Amino acid sequence: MSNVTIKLLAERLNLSTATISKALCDSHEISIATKERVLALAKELDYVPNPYAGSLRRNKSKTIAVLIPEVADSFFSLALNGIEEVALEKGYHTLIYLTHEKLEREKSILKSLSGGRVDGVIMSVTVETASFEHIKEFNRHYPIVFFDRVCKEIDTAKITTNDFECGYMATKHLIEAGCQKIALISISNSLSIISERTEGYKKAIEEFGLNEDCCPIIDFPDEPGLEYGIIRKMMSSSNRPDGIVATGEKLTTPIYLVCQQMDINIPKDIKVICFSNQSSAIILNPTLTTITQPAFEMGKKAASVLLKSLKYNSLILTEESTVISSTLIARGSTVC
Amino acid sequence: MSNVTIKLLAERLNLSTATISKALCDSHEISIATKERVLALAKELDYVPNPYAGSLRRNKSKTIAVLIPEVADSFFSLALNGIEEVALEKGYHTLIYLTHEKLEREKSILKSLSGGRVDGVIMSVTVETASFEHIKEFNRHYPIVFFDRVCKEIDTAKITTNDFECGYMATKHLIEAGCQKIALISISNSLSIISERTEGYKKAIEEFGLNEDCCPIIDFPDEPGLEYGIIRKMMSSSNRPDGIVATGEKLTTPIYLVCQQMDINIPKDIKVICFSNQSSAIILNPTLTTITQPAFEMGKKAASVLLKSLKYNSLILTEESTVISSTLIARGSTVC
DNA sequence: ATTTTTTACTTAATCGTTTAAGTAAATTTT
DNA sequence: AAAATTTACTTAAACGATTAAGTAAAAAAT
Repeated sequence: MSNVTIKLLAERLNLSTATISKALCDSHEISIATKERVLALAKELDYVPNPYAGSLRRNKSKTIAVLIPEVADSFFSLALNGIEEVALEKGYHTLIYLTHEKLEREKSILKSLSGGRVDGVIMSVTVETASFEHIKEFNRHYPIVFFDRVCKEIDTAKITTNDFECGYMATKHLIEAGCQKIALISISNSLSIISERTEGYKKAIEEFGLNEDCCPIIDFPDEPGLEYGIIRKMMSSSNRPDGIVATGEKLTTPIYLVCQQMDINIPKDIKVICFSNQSSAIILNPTLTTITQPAFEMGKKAASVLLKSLKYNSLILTEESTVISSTLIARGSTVC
Repeated sequence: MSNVTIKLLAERLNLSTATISKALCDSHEISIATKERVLALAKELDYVPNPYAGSLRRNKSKTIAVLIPEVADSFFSLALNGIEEVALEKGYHTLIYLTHEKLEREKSILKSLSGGRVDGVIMSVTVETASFEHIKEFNRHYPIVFFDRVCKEIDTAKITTNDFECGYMATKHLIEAGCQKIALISISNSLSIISERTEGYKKAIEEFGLNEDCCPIIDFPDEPGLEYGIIRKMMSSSNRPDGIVATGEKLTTPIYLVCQQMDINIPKDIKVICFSNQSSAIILNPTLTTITQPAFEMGKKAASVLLKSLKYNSLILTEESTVISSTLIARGSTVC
């Protein structure tokens, strides 16, 4: 802690602490001469207000929390970047919590925040978040803005991308590239975004009249490391798909590696499109066709919405929900 | 804010707030019966202490700050992951601040923290951080642990990797793979880590008797976007290098792309080794030989050191400095 | 010249904790 | 049985800010 307090300034200037406090926030009750003296001394002594004293008194912490599954992920790190940018600009501080996809962690973090540590929360739920009571309870006292992985059941602002449409677009893109047997693979089927993408995929499959039996939907179990086996199995099946929609960036590596190992040529033997924000997409071989989410913008928007609601003390902000479109960037993995 | 306070519990139980407070921290001054009553009611009403009241009183925030240049970077996001893991485990909260390589931002963030918002800081300086007075000043009041990009001039714990050795190793690796004209390219030459790596590179060049005139050291200017031109120029020079040591992961993409565009084969025409933690290294074509830093471990170690010092209230922790070795992983970009 | 208003402050309460110091009753020691 | 100690509390101050309410002096209005 810095030991320069309002009290010290008051003593030095023979004024009351109230005068100092008011002078510092430029109150009209204080004479210009006094304000100048106060400001000068404050500057000289490098006075920085104790944030917690203020927070306690005002019941406002000027702090928000970001709850995300992980940060070593292009999407989430870009989103965090956007959030931090807006927060810093508006004078807010950003606490970061990683849930590592664990519901228990999500619960205990929210619990620990509920004593007033933050003014609001921006979050993306875990794959395990199937019940929402803990979030609802928290939301009774604090504003929440969801981004990407939302809770439909909770009535608040949600910043998402057009997942359904993108599932459709991705699949359509493969179909137009000549695929007939398109597999969809996901890291989880419990997430809202994944089911949206899956629905879009199904719509395209149906609309273009593909044989659904040849279009498997594969969800990975929670334990990591099993991806390879599952993908390898899929690739060795008698009815191997000729197209893959991968709904998460984590899937790129196993798909590329298995294809390499099994000598399956992308895009000749199988075309791949991946929901991914990885900047390396353009230097993979072949370059990867992606659905790129507006991660940074989503983060910025989520923070803007939350901070605006805090500014005006308005709790309800469902109408602030925004859908920002992702972009399909066609590259070598779907174009022969 | 939650409206359940110690005062409320006290009223409900006809006890003083002091008794409640002591009961909650299991003080020996309170009878077991009373403790049980307090705990039961606290649980029933979902009491969560106001963190700021406690912080104010104890002058401890149980909060640390992480200052990093950016988060959308494999190294820093992995390090943050490690920091958050340790912090959460020890009951600390983690504020995240991105400097975006701007010295001014670093200064103003540290200033804003100096009122007692955090108990300590973990940081990696910006490329612009050539003067250290602001950090030194901050460090007079709060403990700092540096990781990766350290300030040699400041006497505190520094968690680094063996950059010098790795610069040497990387260069030696290229030489052993047959390279004679090795370029070193960096995003900046002002950082301690880069100069370490550069020194290691120089040592290898000298030790193996390469012609120094054919081994250019190239620093990129601050403005992004110029990398391509510089790399392209280097590649078109009459004396094109046959090996590249790239000291940052941001350099992979321009190098690969320029080689592709200019039809220069990696590794046949030029071999590339990159300081990088990108998980996509193994699916690039060719797969990328990397010096992989122990980012997660460095983050964990930095947090451990800081939190330990906070626990024992010990300010000086220079001896806690740790060097964790990076790993050279030879892949396709240096092996024909 | 008196009253009213404005200016420029101060006093004291408050936010929700923690904790040093005090205290009455119960228990133990002598 | 008196003195000393222990138990189980309470009172009140403190952390560093903010702010409602109070006040004396100066300025303005009547």
